[in-house]
Amino acid sequence: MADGQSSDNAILEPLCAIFRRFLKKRGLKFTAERATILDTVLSKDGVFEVDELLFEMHQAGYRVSKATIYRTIKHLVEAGIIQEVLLDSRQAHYQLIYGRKPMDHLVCVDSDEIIEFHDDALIEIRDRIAKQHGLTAVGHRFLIYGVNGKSAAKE
Amino acid sequence: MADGQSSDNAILEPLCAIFRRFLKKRGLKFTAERATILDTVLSKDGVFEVDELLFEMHQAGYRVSKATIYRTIKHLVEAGIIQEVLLDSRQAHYQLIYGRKPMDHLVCVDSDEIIEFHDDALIEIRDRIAKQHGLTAVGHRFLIYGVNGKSAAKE
DNA sequence: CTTGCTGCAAAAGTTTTGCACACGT
DNA sequence: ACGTGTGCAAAACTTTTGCAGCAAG
Repeated sequence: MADGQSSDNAILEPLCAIFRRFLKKRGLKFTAERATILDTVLSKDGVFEVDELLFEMHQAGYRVSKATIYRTIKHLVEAGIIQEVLLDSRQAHYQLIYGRKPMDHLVCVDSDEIIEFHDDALIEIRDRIAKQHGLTAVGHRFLIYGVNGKSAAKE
Repeated sequence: MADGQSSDNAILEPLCAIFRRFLKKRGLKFTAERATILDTVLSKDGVFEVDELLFEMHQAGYRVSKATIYRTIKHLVEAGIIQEVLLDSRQAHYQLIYGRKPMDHLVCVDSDEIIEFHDDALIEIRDRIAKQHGLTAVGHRFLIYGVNGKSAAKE
């Protein structure tokens, strides 16, 4: 990839194969555009949005339409490769999930800083709650809002 | 209120006062429209969206514009009375938080059924994670996706 | 070849904003 | 009176869709 991100080729190949298999199973096609989009998604380290993908692909000289990105992202989500993450409600954000520990987010409302974290105890609680309701947890989203000590006291 | 919801008057009065205080502190005004919106919000038992409020207010004979609802909702969120909850990313959903235990959601992806739950252990984890990063948790959103046993096995 | 895919532009849907007038404080 | 609020309609933004030509299996 053109940018400095860790475009981990070790993960590109297997994911490419997984995506192809997913598509074939549904009678869908693996196109150059879809390959490019997957490649760009893999170059992203954290959370991203559609406009970012579009921008980076244009930077790298690929010409893919926004409509195609939207259409492909839906498939990537269904294939279990990426996940929709909700940070603000106006715009959809996504992150890679395949081969990664699920990352959750701690948002500092004072600084708008976003800290990623993973916590095993959280997964346990998640699985327990799902089981209590007769379900099996397959994913989750967890977002914590925090303030730094000072502002917590004021007002 | 006109509908069958539990329009708990025991909670309306104090919240009205809280909202007035919040507005005054910021040099904002308490108008009839804002009172109506707060009242309608309190009549909602779970998650709601702006169009729902608009519809119910019109049903009840109140005429408030969508723009005003959007503007007021921002203040209600800042006042800590309601919270934005994200179920799907296209549209903002809100729920009352004042005087309630924070409710989280377990979504069954097979049936689209949504189960509300509250779990104290989750709050502990939340507070611990925030503290680990030097912050104080003031809120959160937790959404679990689950499948029922059968579908978990297939594919 | 058949079926799905792409780009474009238009459409759809939610949220925001500019403006003139009305209303709390 | 002053400074906000309100409704309306238009704007802004993200996402979806219809269509004609193109490409994968």
